[in-house]
Amino acid sequence: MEDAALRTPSRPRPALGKREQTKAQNRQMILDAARAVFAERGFGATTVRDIIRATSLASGTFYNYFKSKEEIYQAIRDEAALAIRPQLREERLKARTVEEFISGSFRTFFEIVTRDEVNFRTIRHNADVTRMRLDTPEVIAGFEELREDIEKGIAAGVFPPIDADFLMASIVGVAFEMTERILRREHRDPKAAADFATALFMGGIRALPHIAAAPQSSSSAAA
Amino acid sequence: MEDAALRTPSRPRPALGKREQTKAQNRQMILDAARAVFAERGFGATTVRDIIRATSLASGTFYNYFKSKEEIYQAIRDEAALAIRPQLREERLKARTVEEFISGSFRTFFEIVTRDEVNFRTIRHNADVTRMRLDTPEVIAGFEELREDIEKGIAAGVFPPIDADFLMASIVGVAFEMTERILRREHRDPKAAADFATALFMGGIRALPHIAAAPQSSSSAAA
DNA sequence: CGAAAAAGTTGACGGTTCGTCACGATCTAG
DNA sequence: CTAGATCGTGACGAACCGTCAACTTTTTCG
Repeated sequence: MEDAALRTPSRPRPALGKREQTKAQNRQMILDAARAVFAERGFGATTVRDIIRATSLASGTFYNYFKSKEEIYQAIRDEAALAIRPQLREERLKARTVEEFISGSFRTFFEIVTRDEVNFRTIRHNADVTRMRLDTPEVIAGFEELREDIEKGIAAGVFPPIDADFLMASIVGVAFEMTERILRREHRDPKAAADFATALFMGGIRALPHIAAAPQSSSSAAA
Repeated sequence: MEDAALRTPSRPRPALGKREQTKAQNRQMILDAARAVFAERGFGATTVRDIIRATSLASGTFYNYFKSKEEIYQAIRDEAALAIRPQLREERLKARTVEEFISGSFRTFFEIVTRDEVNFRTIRHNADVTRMRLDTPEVIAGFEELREDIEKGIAAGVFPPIDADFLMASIVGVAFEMTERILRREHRDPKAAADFATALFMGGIRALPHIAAAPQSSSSAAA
């Protein structure tokens, strides 16, 4: 009895079988390699072979984890989006005014994005394609979430009755495009950028055309 | 004498040699095929072979005209950007007020983009990548042009002294992101969209933080 | 007009990537 | 300890890439 209890003190987590363990390890190894190679060569120039060559695994193994380089790229992007989304959500939820809603979102976003630039920088540095943006499902889900929160704000009377879809698009567009500019500057100032964006939208929202009756019901069953 | 003059009435433009003629024809044939194939399969899934297979030419000929599929895609995008840029420029130049500057730009942009959607729709419909935006040099030149016009407006005292780089980025971001939304709707209304964007920026610009001294001199020798 | 030169097209070629699959190694269950 | 399940391995056929020598068509020029 005692022996049995004492025999596994060095490995206090027998929860995972060895199988699952190496599986998680391999997946992580491939993901890390992919991150490095994408950063090195850019998305277009990277091949699946480049990625597995940067690991100790065989070519066939890659396909046990991901279907293609597009899928693994999506996985990487989704990881980043998944990390940032709850923070933005929280910031919006605790906002008591429109100003807090807007400024909190932009400040959080620009700070995160500036902090670990490497994860959020849109892919540049390709030989041919100068610049490129890619929205994965997880990113798009974040957009929808923002739109819903705006709609709730309108329903609650905090926001004026404006086109929530367009406002969401505008916020997203400004956030992404300004990020690009911020990261290009040698002296980065997320707070100043957030102030700019906040002022723009605070002044703008007041002037926005109000919607009379039912708001634009945008498509829900998109492809 | 008369004979010589009369011998070429059916071909009033002997300006181009036969060589140049077929060259232009081939180039156009390849470009048209590329447009069709990109629209059909999306950028990622398209191969150079797919494109030349859609013409009557041999594979090697493609490389006499374009270096890669990236380059021909850029050429197609640049064509579109080159078509839209002068119109936007003209609209801005004839503007006498900030309001005209802003509203003219958005209205023109949304109208063109709505009219021939096919040329401006960001590539969707790829198997893996949900959505993607790609900026070619010509597109980026358009951005810079807009920034310069804003700076001129500030210098002339028409615009308040704000961060021209950020304002340009915001306008671009809103324009592109709203385009995406407009094209998704079944009832497209470029004018309403332009009114929304105009109100947003007209209200916003008034509230924007003013810059004290020298404006942010952003990098000029970017890679 | 005719021949040499220039320009352009062709398709095959070596090198590489793709995604698959039969095989073997390793782990788990009983 | 063994049977079965799971997963890594690397070779394989198909396809694509970009190049290039040979060939055809156009232009130049004596």
